[in-house]
Amino acid sequence: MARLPDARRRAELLDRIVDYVTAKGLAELSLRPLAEAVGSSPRVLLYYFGSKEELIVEVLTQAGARQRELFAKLPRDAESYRVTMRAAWAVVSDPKQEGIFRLFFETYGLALQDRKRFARFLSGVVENWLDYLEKPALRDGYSRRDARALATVMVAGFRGFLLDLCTTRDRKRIDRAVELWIEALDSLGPSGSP
Amino acid sequence: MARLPDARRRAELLDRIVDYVTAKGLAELSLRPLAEAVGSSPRVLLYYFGSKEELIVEVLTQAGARQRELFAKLPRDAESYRVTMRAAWAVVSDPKQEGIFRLFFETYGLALQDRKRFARFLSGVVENWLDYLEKPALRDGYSRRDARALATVMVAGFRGFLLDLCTTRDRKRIDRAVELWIEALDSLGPSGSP
DNA sequence: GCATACTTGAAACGATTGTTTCAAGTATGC
DNA sequence: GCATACTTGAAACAATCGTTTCAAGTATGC
Repeated sequence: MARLPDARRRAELLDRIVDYVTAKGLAELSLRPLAEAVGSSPRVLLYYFGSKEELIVEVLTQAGARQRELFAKLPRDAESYRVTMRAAWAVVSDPKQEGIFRLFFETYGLALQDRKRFARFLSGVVENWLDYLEKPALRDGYSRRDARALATVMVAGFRGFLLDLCTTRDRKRIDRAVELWIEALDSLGPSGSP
Repeated sequence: MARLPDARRRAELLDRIVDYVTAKGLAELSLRPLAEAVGSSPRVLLYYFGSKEELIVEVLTQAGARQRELFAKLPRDAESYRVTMRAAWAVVSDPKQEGIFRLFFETYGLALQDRKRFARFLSGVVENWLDYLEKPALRDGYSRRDARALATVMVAGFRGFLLDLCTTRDRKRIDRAVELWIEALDSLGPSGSP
């Protein structure tokens, strides 16, 4: 009978492929250099993944999983937003994570120009985080509208800071900015503005 | 004697090319489709611009100029940050400007993965805006460090919000978020945090 | 150990890439 | 109107792309 066709070898390959793409980027990705870098051949990559396009889908899925692992370590339901956000920034601003966010922003940029191809990426890239972040605000008494707006501010801020960090790597300046930003947000209360 | 070799025809071409790239993106740009779209030929594009790479440099320069024109209309030295930032958001969040920011974010993502090729883009993409934005804060009595941090917050916020807007086009939610954000920043004073 | 599948290498395919060659076309200066 | 330079079209170039073909290799089930 048939033995399992894929499984382990495929997973090992995918892991090394994600490393390569994280380092080299998505836009210029080509099968032959990729295959050589991961110790394989174009023929084998297509055998296991079907096509370049399907391979990219798997790479992005895997990269998304790596990104989500980062946040899984965060303390849920801490005493305050201040504490949670500081912890979150400490985690995502770790230089070891730069590659994954570089890939994230590259994918994001490509997705905005080719919405059909990256439809899955785009549909979750904001919405998933809003859902995730508005919940604590709702518990704190914010209206649904303001809870989503507050979540929007947080998503925008983190992404803006990370974009800056990937660009300049000027941790001191950006850390200070994040501190000011958190402090400012802390002044907001569930009553909202006039 | 020689008549001027380039000048007008070249400028007309470049203008149409920028329109095309703004609509179709940079990553998949190819000379033959581009030439057809702007009513020209690959031969002519290379004649006027030398190479695809030089053409892209000019496109990005021109796109950057278009982006800067947007901010030139803003009221300088208004009564308060609140007013200035609201006006700035109104300008950049105009749906007519989406294309230019889509191209901006695509370029940004590509630049992060190919720093050498986009060195000029990267060197200005944060620094120019910090220089521009920290000045008013310095006049308001902020320390140099905090003025730069505050400018960092503003750059990050605007970019995060614009990224969201390009993705979801959910103006109502994001407008509300910008309002909350401006209000929060307004609570900060030149004394800084503890 | 035979048969059956899974796995892989080598090579070629057709398409597309940026760019070059070469020649014809076109407008200008005198 | 001749000469000169700028401009352009058609075609070919070499390189690279994702993918396919075909055959040999390898491990497994019985």
